[in-house]
Amino acid sequence: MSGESLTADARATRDFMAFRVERAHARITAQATRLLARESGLTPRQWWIIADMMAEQPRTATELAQISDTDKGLLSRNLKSLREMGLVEMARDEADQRQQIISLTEAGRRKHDETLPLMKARNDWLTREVDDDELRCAMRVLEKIEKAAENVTFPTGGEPV
Amino acid sequence: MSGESLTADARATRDFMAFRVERAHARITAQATRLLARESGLTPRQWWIIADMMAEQPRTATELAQISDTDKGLLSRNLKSLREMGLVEMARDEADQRQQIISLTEAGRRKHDETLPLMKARNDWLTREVDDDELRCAMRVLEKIEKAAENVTFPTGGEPV
DNA sequence: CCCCTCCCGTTGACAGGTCAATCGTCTGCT
DNA sequence: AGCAGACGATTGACCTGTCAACGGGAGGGG
Repeated sequence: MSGESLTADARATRDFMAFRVERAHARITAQATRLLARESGLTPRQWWIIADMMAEQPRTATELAQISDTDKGLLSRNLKSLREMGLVEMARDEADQRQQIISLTEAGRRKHDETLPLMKARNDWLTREVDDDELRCAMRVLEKIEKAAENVTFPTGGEPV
Repeated sequence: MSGESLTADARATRDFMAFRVERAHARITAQATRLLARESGLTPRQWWIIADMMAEQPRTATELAQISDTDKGLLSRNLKSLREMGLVEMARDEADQRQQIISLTEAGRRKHDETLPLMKARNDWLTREVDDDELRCAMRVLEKIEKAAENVTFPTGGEPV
């Protein structure tokens, strides 16, 4: 409880997962931003959106928002950019005129095919000194932490945060 | 190279570290924001700044910026808020009038002492299903990835990103 | 002694992200 | 049929973080 032990406590805050994850995130995103800007003119978010459309072929913006874990407002603006770049098409659904059927254009698919190897290479680079066991372990841990961060009831507080 | 295999490729993008880290980061920060806002009126950044000042006792803003890995502009604004809250003091250095000697006030130290247990509890909560070996492993991996993301030369590109 | 350069902290401009309000459309109920 | 409520997408307001420019001060070389 004295000054000494508190300092030691504080020092340990560096080992908080939140700290590590935040720093890793900042560096990773910054690197991806530079790389993608140079090689494809996309932002990381735009790249992920395209990748998710390739992978899951979502029909509507709402579906895509869930899949890509993107705020619907943010997604809307990004889809607008992607449409202006000619990478994405949208068409009103005849059956339900509220929703827009979204799809990649041929150019969009080509862009993805061009940049995927690059992003794969980068991913490999990021983990080049991490062996498979470690990687699996880290993935597992991140998943657990993600889940734990979603909705929490503390022993201390009592109410969800 | 056909449509089939590309889809499979794309599916694997979910396993990119970048994706996992970004999602974990978003959830963790959102939770911390809610928790700290409710319990202490601080933002996560402000909390980390205080924690770093407790741990490392930096003398100047520049030192603190390096330690806490915070942009100096962002730090400047946050220090302003913290000063207005009465948690941080700044005084011109007599020897070098460019720099400001920064320090926590008594209230600042108290705020830290009050919130540290909470943040510790949250950290424990986040990792409650992660055993020690896994945790160490994840920390190691994150560290490697952080380093790899700092400055990169790709086999493909050649130039630093 | 003066000037050129560098450093510190602040500020401005902007991109990216979150949340809430809105507008048009659909659906279920009476 | 008509209306209330829910839903899809867009838009606006706001906040955080990044980068670049600035202004005052320090320091070294001519």
